[in-house]
Amino acid sequence: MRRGIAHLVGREFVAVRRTPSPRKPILVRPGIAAIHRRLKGRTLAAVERLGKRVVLRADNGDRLVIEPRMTGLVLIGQPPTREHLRLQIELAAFRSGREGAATGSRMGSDPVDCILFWDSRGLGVVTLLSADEYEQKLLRGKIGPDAIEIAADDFCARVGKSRTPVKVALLDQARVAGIGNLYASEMLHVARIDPRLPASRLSPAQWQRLYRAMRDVLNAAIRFEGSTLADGTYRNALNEPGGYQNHHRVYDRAGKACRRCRGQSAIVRIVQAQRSTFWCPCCQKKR
DNA sequence: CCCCAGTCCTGCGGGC
DNA sequence: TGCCCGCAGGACTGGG
Repeated sequence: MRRGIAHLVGREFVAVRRTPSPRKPILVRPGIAAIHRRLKGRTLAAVERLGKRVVLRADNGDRLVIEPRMTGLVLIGQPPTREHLRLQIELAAFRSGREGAATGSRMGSDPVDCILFWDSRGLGVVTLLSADEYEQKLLRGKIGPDAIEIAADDFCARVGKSRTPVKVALLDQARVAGIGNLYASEMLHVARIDPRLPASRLSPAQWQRLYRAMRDVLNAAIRFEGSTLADGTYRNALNEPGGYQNHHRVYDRAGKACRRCRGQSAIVRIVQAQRSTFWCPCCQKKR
């Protein structure tokens, strides 16, 4: 999602508005009018990612934090349906000062590009934070270091402090940010670790394998533009499906043969912290 | 510190 | 075919 809108850096915010969805509006803080007022006229200085969030940074340090949760999409171009289009972020179509002066000032209606937020379930949240609030509320405490940035020893220290099952600890965004339910199962299978094992009981060799697997799985998933499951919801910014679902080893494969041990064991589904975990009892041993 | 159930929503696939 | 139920890439809250 982030990569798909990164080229819009340098554009000027023209408007931020809700779209006429017949559904209950998504949560927007501190309110759509305040967001519009504070962003209008500012320039998009960077498109960042923090864990699972897409962050639009304005030139004064304000950050519009988009949290897609289960079904939210950050799009340019056409949304899948009109019905679940929730937010429209309008950007001047030309960089101000340069070609904008020459071609952009057609009278009446200047052309505009949009970043759209579409969300079928409507669980997504969009928040505008000042530079200070971003620092305090997100970077300190609530959100841990990003899974792809974190150093091996920090990862081990933060996740390994927990006595909860390692699969559940990996989902805790305050320990390490960016691992979702699907990828937690996948990386534990790559690392050959039993998801039920308390995080505090992993051996040094297991930490080494898990750290490596975390990076490998997430980098591959990003390279393949994410996992589009059977319901087809996940899309990149151009509304194209991802390809990583074709590489899943365990997720949503309950009862099917494990691809690693060639079906000595079938993939099993269990529930941990009210979420599905998929794993291979043959390949993922306690030590 | 950890676990669990419930909550916010909509859409779907499976079973009957 | 149609209807009901369970489940879903997430995160938060309150109670034990």
